[in-house]
Amino acid sequence: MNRNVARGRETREQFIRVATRLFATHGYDGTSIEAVLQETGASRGSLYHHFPGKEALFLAVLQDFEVRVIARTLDAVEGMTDPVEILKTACLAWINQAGDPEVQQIVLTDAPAVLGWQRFRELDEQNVLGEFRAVLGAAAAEGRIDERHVDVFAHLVLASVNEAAMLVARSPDPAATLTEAQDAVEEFLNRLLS
Amino acid sequence: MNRNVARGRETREQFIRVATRLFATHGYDGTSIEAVLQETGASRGSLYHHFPGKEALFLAVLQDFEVRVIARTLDAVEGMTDPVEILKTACLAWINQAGDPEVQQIVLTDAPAVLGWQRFRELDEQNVLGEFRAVLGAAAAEGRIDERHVDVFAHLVLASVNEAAMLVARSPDPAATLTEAQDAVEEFLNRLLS
DNA sequence: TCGATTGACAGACCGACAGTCGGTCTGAAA
DNA sequence: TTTCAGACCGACTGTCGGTCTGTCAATCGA
Repeated sequence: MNRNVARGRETREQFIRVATRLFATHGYDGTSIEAVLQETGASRGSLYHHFPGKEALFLAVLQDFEVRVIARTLDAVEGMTDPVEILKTACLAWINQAGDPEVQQIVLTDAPAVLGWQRFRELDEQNVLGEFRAVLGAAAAEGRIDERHVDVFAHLVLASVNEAAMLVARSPDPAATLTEAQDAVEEFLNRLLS
Repeated sequence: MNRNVARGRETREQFIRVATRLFATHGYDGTSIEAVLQETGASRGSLYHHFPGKEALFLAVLQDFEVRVIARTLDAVEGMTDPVEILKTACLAWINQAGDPEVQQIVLTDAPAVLGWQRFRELDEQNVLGEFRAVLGAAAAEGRIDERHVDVFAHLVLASVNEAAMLVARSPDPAATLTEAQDAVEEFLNRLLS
């Protein structure tokens, strides 16, 4: 079954590629399964063989994104040791990446509504949020913030940074807004962890 | 046309009442026009006479909520003069109200996805965000924060407070999380505006 | 007073869409 | 060569948002 398996993998990836483009440009609701089939040239049966439904296809696309975003962010903080420095760098890196309209639409706009806030946050939990908590925990150990606030602060920082990213992406002048937002977020984190 | 107009208004309000309950419990996608018709006992023609479409019905429901939320928040800050005090009180009042699951589902989860982030923020712009900016502007005038950061900070605070509200609402122990979140948000705002 | 007009409402109908299902094809293994 | 698992096919179904052609009662103008 070597040849067949390879064919299946290729088809599945093709679905994800095409769906990514369509979801990004037309949104989840604005993208019909029909359109995905037409662009891939595959059949309905093929798609539903690989994915249980439209939502599962979206989830696959989303996870694809998260993998890439996390990899790039890890690159940015490589070699750093100071928790606050790490947090600041990671946040700025994330804002930069969120400038990508595809990330905007899929990760920040559609994902919470399609999956529901809870499941969406559980995905983050395993990745970004967990890291944030670790870094803030380290900051608390250094006496920079109160131990009791670590958990909530992690959420607040995450939400703030996402908001900054949206702000940049939807700005009429993204470049200008980017530096503005980065300045503000840096100041914001400085005050939070002073 | 006095009698007819009154009947129309009553019907319209009935639609909004029923739609509010259904949107809140089953979400936007999970609520069919058919279900709204069945619960109201009205006809499709009637609904589409009063609203151009499902999205417009949702918008009407949303605006209904915003009016109530703003009124309650204004009550909470009545008589206050210190901008920082106002901001803190308003934020805590909002978190309290966002504990309401109806507010959660409609205002925080569905609204951004249904209307799109841009339009959603434009609604806020006229209300909450504008107030935040005013208060932060006052804080800047007092030298508490940099004038340049007022705009971005307003967004970050708004996003943070919304996140705190979600955190409370989705918590397995909302009462405990509420005090925890309020403590953290207060500290958060203190640091931001110190 | 009575036809004209207007706005509220009715419900049959349409097209699009997500998802299902019985069947076919391919290629690896026995 | 036969067998079989898994990839793939496409007609079909149920649901849903939205449209369209009316009907009816309330008001207005002559």
